[in-house]
Amino acid sequence: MTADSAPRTARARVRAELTREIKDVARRQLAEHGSAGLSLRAVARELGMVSSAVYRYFPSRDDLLTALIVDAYTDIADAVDAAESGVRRSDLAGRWLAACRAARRWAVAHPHEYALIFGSPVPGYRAPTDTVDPAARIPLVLLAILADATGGGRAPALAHGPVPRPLHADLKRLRDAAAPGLSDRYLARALMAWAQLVGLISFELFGHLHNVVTDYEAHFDYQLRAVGLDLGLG
Amino acid sequence: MTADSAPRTARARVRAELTREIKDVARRQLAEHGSAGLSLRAVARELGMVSSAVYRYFPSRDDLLTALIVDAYTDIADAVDAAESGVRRSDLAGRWLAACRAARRWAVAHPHEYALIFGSPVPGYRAPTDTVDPAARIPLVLLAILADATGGGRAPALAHGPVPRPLHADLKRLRDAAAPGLSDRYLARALMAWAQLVGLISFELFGHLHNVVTDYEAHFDYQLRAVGLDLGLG
DNA sequence: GGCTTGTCAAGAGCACTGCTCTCGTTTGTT
DNA sequence: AACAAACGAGAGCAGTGCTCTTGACAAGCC
Repeated sequence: MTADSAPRTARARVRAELTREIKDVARRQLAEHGSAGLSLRAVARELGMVSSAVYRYFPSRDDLLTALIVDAYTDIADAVDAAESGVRRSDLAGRWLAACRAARRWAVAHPHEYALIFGSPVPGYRAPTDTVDPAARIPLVLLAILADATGGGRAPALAHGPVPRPLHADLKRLRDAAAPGLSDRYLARALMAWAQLVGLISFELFGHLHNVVTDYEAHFDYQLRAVGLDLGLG
Repeated sequence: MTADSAPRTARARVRAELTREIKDVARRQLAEHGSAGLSLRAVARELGMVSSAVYRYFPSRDDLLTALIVDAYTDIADAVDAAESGVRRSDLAGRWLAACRAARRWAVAHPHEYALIFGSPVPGYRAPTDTVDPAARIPLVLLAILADATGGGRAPALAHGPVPRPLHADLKRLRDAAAPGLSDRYLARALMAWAQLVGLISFELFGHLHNVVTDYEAHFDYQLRAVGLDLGLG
């Protein structure tokens, strides 16, 4: 629905093309100067047109940013999908590690885009409908791995206690929507694992481990492997 | 060194006072419009002076932001310190929970300031010397609790394997600087716990658990309690 | 006392931003 | 061919960070 696969008229085609070009230039500017340095006028200048013309394609600067956000979510989710689906289905620990590593690799390669989606929210708030679907893709991949891991009723032993009552409804909703069959306790542990993954990447990219960890890749691998063990994978 | 305790001349005193006033107004604007909406001219306007005058106190907008960042680090660390030190020393799980809860409470009360220090880095990069010391305070408090927990040689059993070689030097440096006596494995687990704490708060504040978790406080408590158990506290 | 020196607020100005509006032109449809 | 929608260009508004100059004031030295 976002990208018309077959634009009928010539106008529609050149419009789709120019929309793509604007986003490409904007993405490049984003990578160079960060989200604050993204200037609609500079994008227009680089494309050889006048600033007001860009407003025919994106009604505001924030809309351009939102489009880049959606693209970033889709891009990182594609990378995770591709990496995870290349691993033998029965190798649960391998799938988990592949997915997490792909997420980190993409983040390291696109730090500003990562900051856009997992850092501080920039403008007021996101347009929910556009972003939630692509944003949910990575957690869904991870949950699928965990569902496979507990498929035969072999739920791993978790050290921590039962979840408190206020969380029951939330976890039930999550289970019904995305991960049928997973226990409350295990689902909560999965939620924490998702936060661990993002927290670890953010720490690295935002410099919170500066002068503490030097070999980020080894650190990431070790920690995420431990999380996988905790979740009962391999 | 930042705040002269006794400014000698009258000029120095009124300067210190005005510096404080500028930061206060800036902090208020930050809380209202976010870091992108912090305008030096607006701050000057609210203080009834002209924009160029502010530059006598802060050489650039980013310097004002950096000052706010240092203040935020100090502020949240003070909150954590106060909460943790109010708990009986032998109640390790209580100290852990109190520290973590204080961090979350401060973050929820000052979301924009939290985003400033734990979200995406805004300008180019931080002035390291000014920020690293206040930034390290919270992890140091947490490490102190963990050092007390393993004081009697009673290191808890950790499920995951030994740390790989590339991390040995990093962990040794960390141990020598901040936590003598903690094993590599335990220290690595502590690092992960620190990332978990920040990851959990960031997920809540940045809306990544929207429509998933509703009772954030219960969720936070449960997860952090589990982390404490994992670390061998109570 | 007077005089120099440094600090300060004010103002004008530069280059830039997001965004709006109008004005012709081009394009696709009827 | 006629019409309406879409489009690019340009001018313009209000706002921004930041620089430079000017004049007022206070602190320290003779």
